[in-house]
Amino acid sequence: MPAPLLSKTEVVSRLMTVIRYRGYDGASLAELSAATGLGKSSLYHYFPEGKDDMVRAVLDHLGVSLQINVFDPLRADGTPEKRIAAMIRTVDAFYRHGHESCVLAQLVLGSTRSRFGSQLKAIFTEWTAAIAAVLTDAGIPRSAARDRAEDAVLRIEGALVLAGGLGDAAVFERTLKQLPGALLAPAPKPKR
Amino acid sequence: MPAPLLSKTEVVSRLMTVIRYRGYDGASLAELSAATGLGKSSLYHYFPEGKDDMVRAVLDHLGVSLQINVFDPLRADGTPEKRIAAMIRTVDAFYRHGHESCVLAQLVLGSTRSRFGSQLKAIFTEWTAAIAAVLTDAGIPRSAARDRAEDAVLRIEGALVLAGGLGDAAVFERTLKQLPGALLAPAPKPKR
DNA sequence: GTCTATACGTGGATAGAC
DNA sequence: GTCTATCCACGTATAGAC
Repeated sequence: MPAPLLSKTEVVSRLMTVIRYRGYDGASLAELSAATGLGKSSLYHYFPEGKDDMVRAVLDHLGVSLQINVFDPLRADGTPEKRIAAMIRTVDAFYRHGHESCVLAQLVLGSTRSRFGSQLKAIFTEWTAAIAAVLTDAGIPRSAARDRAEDAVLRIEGALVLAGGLGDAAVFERTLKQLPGALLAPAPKPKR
Repeated sequence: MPAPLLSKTEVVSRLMTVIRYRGYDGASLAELSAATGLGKSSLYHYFPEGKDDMVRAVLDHLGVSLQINVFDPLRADGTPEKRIAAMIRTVDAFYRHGHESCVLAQLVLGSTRSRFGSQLKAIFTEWTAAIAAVLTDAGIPRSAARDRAEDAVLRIEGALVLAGGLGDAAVFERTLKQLPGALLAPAPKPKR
């Protein structure tokens, strides 16, 4: 096949699917090759440093994708309620209602963390910051907003773990459902 | 060395350290051998089916260890507040204040889930059940107790992910700190 | 840019001596 | 039970033709 069959972003997206499921060490060149339809040599053509480059590309791609689909909408116009509801819809779809696990968590846990730490940190930082920004718009004090934003992200990640562990995706759905209320609850605490 | 240098539980504990850090596929026989001080053949003597047996042993060991140190104390005597505080102390120590990641999460994410699913499910099920039992003792309705128990476990797991992702163990500490209040908050909701 | 072929190490796993 | 030696498959990575 002379012309590339898949666009680069499509290739990266398929790499993500394999890596998310198999992890860094479990993802073999053979499987990556099969998933993308590219021969091993072609993969090395696009990703000269092998799997490391592939993971970096996956995280780059995920980063911009989240920026466009999650972080920017969180900062856009609309009531805080609507902006948060939009994030939750996107997240729900992205993780296939709790059936799909998270490539970020997969890479964070274990020895790959050190290799891709800066990209992982950037994504989590921007995510929490974007949520916190909505909450301050909603009148929640800056410090409480940060804490609640972290709590929301960590609940999403944890819900994916527990849903997987229990084999019950409903855990994820329940968690998403209670996020808006938890994030936008009225007073953090009357400072008595 | 004729007599075994390490007890079986010590061996299993070291296997867990490697597997938690490297994951199933990342943990090579060579590394497992080095970590335990046992040659590959000795490992196969104890674990005839190789890494699968080792992981099963790790999960077995973790299961009874949690039973003794976490689940049973949750069901023991004492006020709900004290029992929950005890769990949190144990969890805090076990995960080295957020610096250590979770072997359960490591195995749940990705393709190893299917292989060890029943053991993983058992552990998560017992954990949530034990917490829910405390909450019903505290007068919280059964259904709310279950939901809150799941929420607590998922927050612990998620906090480990986010703490790792942000490189900030304080996220984990903050999460643990707010758990007692979240679990034992007075009325779930006046059923108006 | 893509392929086939291949190199070379390391992986998991076993045999058999002690 | 432990070791050394070894087997073979598969891993990553490269060479070179098309």
